[in-house]
Amino acid sequence: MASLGELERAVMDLLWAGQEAATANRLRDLLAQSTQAQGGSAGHVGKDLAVTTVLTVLSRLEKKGLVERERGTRPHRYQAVSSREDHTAELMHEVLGSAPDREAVLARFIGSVTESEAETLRKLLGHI
Amino acid sequence: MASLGELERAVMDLLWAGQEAATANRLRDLLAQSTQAQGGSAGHVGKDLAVTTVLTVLSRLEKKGLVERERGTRPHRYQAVSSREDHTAELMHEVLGSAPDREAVLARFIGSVTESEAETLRKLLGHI
DNA sequence: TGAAACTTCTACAAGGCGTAGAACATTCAA
DNA sequence: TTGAATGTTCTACGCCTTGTAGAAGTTTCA
Repeated sequence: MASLGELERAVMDLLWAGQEAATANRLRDLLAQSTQAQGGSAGHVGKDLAVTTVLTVLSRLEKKGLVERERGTRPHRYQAVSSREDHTAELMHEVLGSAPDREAVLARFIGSVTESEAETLRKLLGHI
Repeated sequence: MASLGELERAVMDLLWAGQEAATANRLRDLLAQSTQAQGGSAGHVGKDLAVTTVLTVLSRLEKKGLVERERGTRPHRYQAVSSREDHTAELMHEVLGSAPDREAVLARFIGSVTESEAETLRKLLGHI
């Protein structure tokens, strides 16, 4: 149960972008602003959503273990459980894990990595 | 649109396992046999499915670009478009691709790879 | 204490997936 | 050549996820 919907992903992106915990209202505003801000293929982002919509999504993300909230403060504050990088790396391991022949997969994977990334990998593998 | 359902995955596993193209009927039989054959957590596999069910799944997999069929022969023969390893590696790139900070993700990823895999990666990175 | 702010509950529509019958198409033996 | 057997396509339905939000309940604060 790792895949996210479009809105769920948009919310996670916001939580990952800002380093602080945010309230549902804050996220609602940010989602609305994203319209003119970025010309990027933001998809459905930019809509003026109801706060309850954001809260529902946050609850679902919490159930999925991607988000946690401070229940103490009154406007609950939400934050990502792990960084975007950690989460992505975890996802990659999940994908790889389901393969019987992990090394063969890694071979294909490495085959299509940019040179600078290959360099990064060499360094990382050096001191392990 | 990369994720597969349980039955879809079971079918792909069979197509990836056998090197030859298979008919819907053949796949139906294989899915049925999987019951007692493997004690593994095969999930719902092992059920006696209708052939039309298998055909529907194959059509969907074809639409997703994971399977292709020979329409010439009468019992159409289906086969995976790419190997399981290629497909998995592609999936990994998809996951990685959506990250702004690719190198940071790779760092986390490498951090939790087995030693033998690390060795494999070193070799692979050596001659690029 | 009552209005404002906030959260939870409930719900609905759309789309993906498992599942398969009904109807249409093709093949092959007699 | 024709009809039974085999095969494929169409259509459908129920369940689950996701986007979306109103209604109702809870907390806060002037």
